Amino acid sequence: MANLPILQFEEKIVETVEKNSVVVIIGETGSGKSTQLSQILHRHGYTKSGVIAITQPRRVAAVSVARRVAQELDVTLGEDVGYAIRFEDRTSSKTRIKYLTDGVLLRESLSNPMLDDYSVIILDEAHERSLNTDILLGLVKRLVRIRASNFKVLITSATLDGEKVSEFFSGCPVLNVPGKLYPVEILYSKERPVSYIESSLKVAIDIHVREPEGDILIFMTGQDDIEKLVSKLEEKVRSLAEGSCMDAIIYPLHGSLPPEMQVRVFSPPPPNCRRFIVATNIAETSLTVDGVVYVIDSGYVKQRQYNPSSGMYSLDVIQISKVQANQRAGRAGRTRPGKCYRLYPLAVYRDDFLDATIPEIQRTSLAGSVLYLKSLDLPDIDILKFDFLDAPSSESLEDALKQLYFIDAIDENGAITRIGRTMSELPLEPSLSRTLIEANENGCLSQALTVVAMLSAETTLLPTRSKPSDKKRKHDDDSNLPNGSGFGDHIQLLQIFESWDRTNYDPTWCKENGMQMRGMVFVKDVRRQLCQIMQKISKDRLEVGAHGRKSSSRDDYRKLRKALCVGNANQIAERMLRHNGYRTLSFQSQLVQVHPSSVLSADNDGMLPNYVVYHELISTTRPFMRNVCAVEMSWVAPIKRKMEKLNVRKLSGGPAPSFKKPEEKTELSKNDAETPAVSENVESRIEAARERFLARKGQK
DNA sequence: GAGCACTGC
Repeated sequence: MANLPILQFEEKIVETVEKNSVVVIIGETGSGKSTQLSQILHRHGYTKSGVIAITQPRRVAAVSVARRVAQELDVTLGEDVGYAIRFEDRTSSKTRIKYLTDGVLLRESLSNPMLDDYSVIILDEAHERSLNTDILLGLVKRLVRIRASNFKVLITSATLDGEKVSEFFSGCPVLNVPGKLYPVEILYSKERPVSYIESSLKVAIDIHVREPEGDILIFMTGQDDIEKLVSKLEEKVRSLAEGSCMDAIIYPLHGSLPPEMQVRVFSPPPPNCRRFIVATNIAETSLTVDGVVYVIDSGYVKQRQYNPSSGMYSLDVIQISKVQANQRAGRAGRTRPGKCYRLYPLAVYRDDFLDATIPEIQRTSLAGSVLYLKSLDLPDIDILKFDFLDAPSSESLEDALKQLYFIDAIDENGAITRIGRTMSELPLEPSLSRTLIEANENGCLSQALTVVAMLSAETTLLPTRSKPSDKKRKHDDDSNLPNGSGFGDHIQLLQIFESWDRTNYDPTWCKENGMQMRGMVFVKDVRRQLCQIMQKISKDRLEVGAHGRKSSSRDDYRKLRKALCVGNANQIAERMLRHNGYRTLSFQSQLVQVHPSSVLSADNDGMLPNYVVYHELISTTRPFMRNVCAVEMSWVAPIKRKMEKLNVRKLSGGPAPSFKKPEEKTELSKNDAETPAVSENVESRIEAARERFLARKGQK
């Protein structure tokens, strides 16, 4: 601890914090900023007037850093030093130093907007620019203005452009603290490889044969490429003459790997053995592998982006930024001097790569964040002019307002409604919180709680990619899982949880049915949390117990589908007349299809329901609706009428010159106009699919 | 008839 670089700057830091409300601290990896900054300020009396809060973008980081600081101060974790993450608050009235995720701090600021328990707020890892950190940056900027001058804010980051943040905070001082990284030699390719899998393979084997010991970390974009490269590496390593070089062991590393497979990279390798770790960007920030000396960087990353005009997400392979490239290279210099092989030329890095990764706030739907900001009732802050470090596009904000309007969270003037206020209490995306509120009025809250919890855990729920022998969750005739009774995926998710619930949460049930235990337990936790919040909100006692209940009835399903229709008013699609393609009602009307993994069933003529709601639009090989539920026309009609009356200009609080498209209204009200142009190709493909479906049905 | 970068309240 004594040799951490940051401690040499202790006096300088304290002196600067004393004189300024906001200080930016740029500290490279290994500087000790996450563990030492709080202790330095504690030593100099900053915990006398309040608690020091340090935010982290990730739960594991909040817990592990808190644990280390408690150790260094020789106190019991949860007393003087504690942490707070979702589902787990390990703090007490004694706590002076509190580590928490930035999401938890945002929740706290809902009930205590001044955050006046805190004498100091440290926003750590701000360079990652998570959505929550970006919103906190705007909020603390305001707090600095309105709270007493002894309130201090520190923004710390590894590579963040210090000048930009300093400018954002009216020219506050920037301190640089050196890190403890060893030098990393950067080697560039002469040109972009045709296949970066082949190219990585060649470079990795070259290193293995020629270079001294040290592990190799290879950055790929996704599971598919990782698996391909792993098997090629295994083959190649086997073919090397025995005794010609040291042994090798090859690990894949990505998010959908079960935890026990992920932690293998933390156990030390056998002696005289080199490890190859083939990873996604999970190894860029979330997981740090010791012993890496060589990094191979493909220069690509897979990133999810949101298109506010179509409401559609896509998962694209894109070029990384300079910041990311340097973060990857830094992974080679943690234990001793290393080398980074970039599979792209210097000119590409210099001229083509963006300086920094596009912040999340510019890549995601903002409905939740805008509702959050509206619920804070900041009299001096106009949402559309909220002070963001990097502002989202006006199109994106406009989209968020429209979404909130259709689900009654804001009125036609853009003011938050009673429903919107209740929604903001719930840690859910707006469509789901709206569904819960409707279900509460509707008499199907228990079912809705389950579905909403299942949906918010969906990605952790799915079984690891099915091998041909594995049972698939959906559309498999021999699967034991319920099928949604024809109504679609939401009902199936409800039935799945109810089945597990009836076994008294038996782990073997999960295994037998191909569900991930970890994901199902998370659903249970989310459900319990939502239950408590709903109990608090409602005055009446709620019927929300799931355990020991009989299965839901068709009548329950009907109520639930109706609540889903209200909550997903933005996400309704209408089937085309002659085939099973759908067009979306809100957003620019577009042709989409039900995702093939859906359990939604067709009628005897092979036709799907006339109206469905969907949880998400995702463009992969084609635009798909994922998680689809059948709804009825009479439920959709009032929503359609509401859409026709939409006036975007009013929503955003009067004429706003930044909005370029006030004509949006006419565009949206054309719902009853002719079907949008569809290329013949798509039409005929859908027609062919329907014929195949009918043929299969006839065979049975 | 297709597909899952990574977080988080």
